[in-house]
Amino acid sequence: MKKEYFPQEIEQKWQKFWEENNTFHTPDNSDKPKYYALSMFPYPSGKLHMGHVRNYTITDVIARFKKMQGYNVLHPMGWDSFGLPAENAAMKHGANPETWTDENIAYMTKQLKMLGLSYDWSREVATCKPEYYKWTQWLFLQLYKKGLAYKKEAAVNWCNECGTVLANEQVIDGKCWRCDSVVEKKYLSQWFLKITDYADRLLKDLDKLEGWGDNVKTMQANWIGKSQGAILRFKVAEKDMEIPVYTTRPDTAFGITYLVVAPEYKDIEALTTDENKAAVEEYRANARKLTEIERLSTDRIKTGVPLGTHAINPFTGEKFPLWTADYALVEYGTGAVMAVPTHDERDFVFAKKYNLPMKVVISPKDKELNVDEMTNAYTDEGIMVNSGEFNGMKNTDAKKAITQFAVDNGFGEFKTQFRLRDWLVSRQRYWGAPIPVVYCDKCGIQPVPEEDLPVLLPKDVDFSVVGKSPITTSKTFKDTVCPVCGGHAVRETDTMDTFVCSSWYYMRYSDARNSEKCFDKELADKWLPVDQYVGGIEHAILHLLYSRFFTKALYDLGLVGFDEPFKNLLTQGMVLKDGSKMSKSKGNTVDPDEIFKNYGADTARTFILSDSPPARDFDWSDAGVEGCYKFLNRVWRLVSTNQDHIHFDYKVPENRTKVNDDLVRMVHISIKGITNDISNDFQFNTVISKYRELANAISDWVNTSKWNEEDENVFSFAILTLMKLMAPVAVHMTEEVWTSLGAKTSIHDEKWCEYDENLAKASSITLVVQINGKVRDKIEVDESLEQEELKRVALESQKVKDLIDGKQVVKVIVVPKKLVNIVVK
RNA sequence: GCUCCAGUGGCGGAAUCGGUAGACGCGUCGGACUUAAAAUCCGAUUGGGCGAACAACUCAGUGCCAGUUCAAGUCUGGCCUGGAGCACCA
Repeated sequence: MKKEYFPQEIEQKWQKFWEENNTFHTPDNSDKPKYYALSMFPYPSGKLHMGHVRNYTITDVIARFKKMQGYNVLHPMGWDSFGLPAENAAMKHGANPETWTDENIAYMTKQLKMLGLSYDWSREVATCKPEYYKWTQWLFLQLYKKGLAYKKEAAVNWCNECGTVLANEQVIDGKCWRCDSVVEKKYLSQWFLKITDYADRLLKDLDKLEGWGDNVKTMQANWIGKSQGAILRFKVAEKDMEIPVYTTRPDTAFGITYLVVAPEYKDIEALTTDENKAAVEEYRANARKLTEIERLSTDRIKTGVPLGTHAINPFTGEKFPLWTADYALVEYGTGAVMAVPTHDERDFVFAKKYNLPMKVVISPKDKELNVDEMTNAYTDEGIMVNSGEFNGMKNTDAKKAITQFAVDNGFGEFKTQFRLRDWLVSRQRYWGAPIPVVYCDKCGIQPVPEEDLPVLLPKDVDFSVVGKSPITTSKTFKDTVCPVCGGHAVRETDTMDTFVCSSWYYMRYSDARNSEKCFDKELADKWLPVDQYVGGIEHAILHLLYSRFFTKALYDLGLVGFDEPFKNLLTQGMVLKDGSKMSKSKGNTVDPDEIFKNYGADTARTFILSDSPPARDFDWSDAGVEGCYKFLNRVWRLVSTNQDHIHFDYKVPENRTKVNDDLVRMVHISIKGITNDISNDFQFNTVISKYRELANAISDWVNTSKWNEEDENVFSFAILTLMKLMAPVAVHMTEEVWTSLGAKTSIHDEKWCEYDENLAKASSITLVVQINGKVRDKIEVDESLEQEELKRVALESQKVKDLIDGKQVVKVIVVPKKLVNIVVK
């Protein structure tokens, strides 16, 4: 082997070899247990960024480690290739979204290969290909038939910049997740997936996901937002109408002094008297004008107007006024709120402003509340007062009792409410999977028959149109025939949210080339759930929630035999530069191509794993890259200058010199430590440290070596083990070393190293002697010493004798193999 | 406001169970090699005290305040700071 390390040369050579030899092909049939390692597939934006490099390196090391441990590892890659950027590029450069996407995929594929990732490319998928989106459409139809896909008119989020509607999950702080422009509300007829049917299961099954971080689980739980409460129905005094209200505080029902409906409440006009009509209309018009951000701002001053009518409290028979106010949200609960100013902060503020009456119904244990002296609502627990037969109860008990009373008397029921809304999936854009339905004048909405799938995207479109989807400009797409009556029908021109496409791609990998089915159930059940999923925290709700929903729906449809898609989830931190997120606008990006060119992929891989644990943010530093490059060079030289002393048929001698014994011990300690670090939350940063420690130890040893037979055996063992330990990370370098030394097979087909528990322990230990918990002496002792002997050794120490002289030993605590603490007075 | 996570040298970070705080690296400083530079190698590097200096010794130290314990970076309670998510959700 060459004296110096030339990464680029080595890396090209092995990448070509692996490709030609199909090294990373995963057979479906194998005696080995399966392991499915998966990175979140990328959007083909043009070039890899460092976040990708980090993500895919982490998963690749896991996949390679598991393979060496004897698993049949599935490690596929694909493209989340539908989406708006392709369309925008088409408009800007006059290109076709398909061409633009294909070119990007080709370039990024090249980059992935340059990173030395062990993908089974025969399973590659791209969501924009008809052979893939045919099945996205097919799955949509299955959901439709089950009643899980439906169309309805609703107030939806509209992004003017993107020219399309958005799902709730895609609105961040009232702005579009993609372009950051302010989202408006529009009333449109749109397609939804009924994710709310699964709210309870999506929440409950979070408990099953032991391999997920609490942060992601809590985020999902918050998003689903379950609350337990009651529906109470109030009769309107002036009309024959009822207003149902959702409340989590039925215990405060005797304290209601007014009732609020949202400005968009469906019956609001009927509930308004003629005298109040003008004021209410004006208020509603103003509310419509507000942006979502203004409307939802918590520090906005609360406003409202009375409707003029009244409702009756079924518990007390009291009449109280009806108001409309925009702090009531039409989408949540029933769109109407019972107001109890004394025990709800918002109601309190509102009542003060409009001088509405207040009534205390829950009293704290130690004092009495006086309405006139209250400066804010009392929302803690207490004892029921002014509440008829419920007086004296604890309010927590009264919740149930009062609801039960309402149930028994026919004006209420127990109710569980979720914050989660249905998933709006239609998009008024071209570059997505067409929603496979047609509209017949006679037969209404009709699904496209399965045998007619895929509904292909038309090619004859004009991308320069403004204000409507380019797909509507096609002359060939829209008109079709009704599958039921054969008459004229019009195709749906909306396409699906790209998150629909990405909600099942990980299943398709199990059977990626199947042209008869979305995937074979047996194969899907064999490979899934994904054993280790790795990706960014930004998908904590979006992609991960949608995928869980899809999996459960497909489970109910009998298409798969598992109901959670991802067993273990690793959310990797961001890649920062100088403490802030890498971005083009800040100009602090690092181009992976440059790193490959200057240092090689092995350095890039080593560095991106080295400085921080995977879940934490990673600060890119040029000096750090340099350091890893130097390390790989040092290892290379360590091997190349001593290659004559390395033999594959080494035998570690039983009786060794002290120096050799220390090195053998160090190797075992390293195997143990590295294996544990990877197995335990993939702590690759400490793995890299341990490579260095072992390499340093070998280096030091070489300086003292006499190169007799024993030395050569021990050295061979140490070096070859180091190579295997480094193989998942420095994939090219270790392969080159391995074969240069004469190996006939790939290092990536080697078995992971085993360690000897006895040898992974130090032969002697440093006994720490403490007096009153402070370290006073350190004594080298034999590892085998018993507690009594350790105590004796500690007490015989001259330093200890000096320090405890004249004092009384109260107690001696001995921690075997570690420490003795002498307590003195 | 609620929920989750984090806080350790100049920096990134280490420290299975509560048991030697600062592994490993970066940076910095010093040295070797060299005509010189690069590369490489060796050494020092938490702060303070006592030393002319080396060594030795010693005190303090893991965001703050308490507590539990023979012993706390680690456990408990209460805060502070930063990050993330949710939020007029009734």
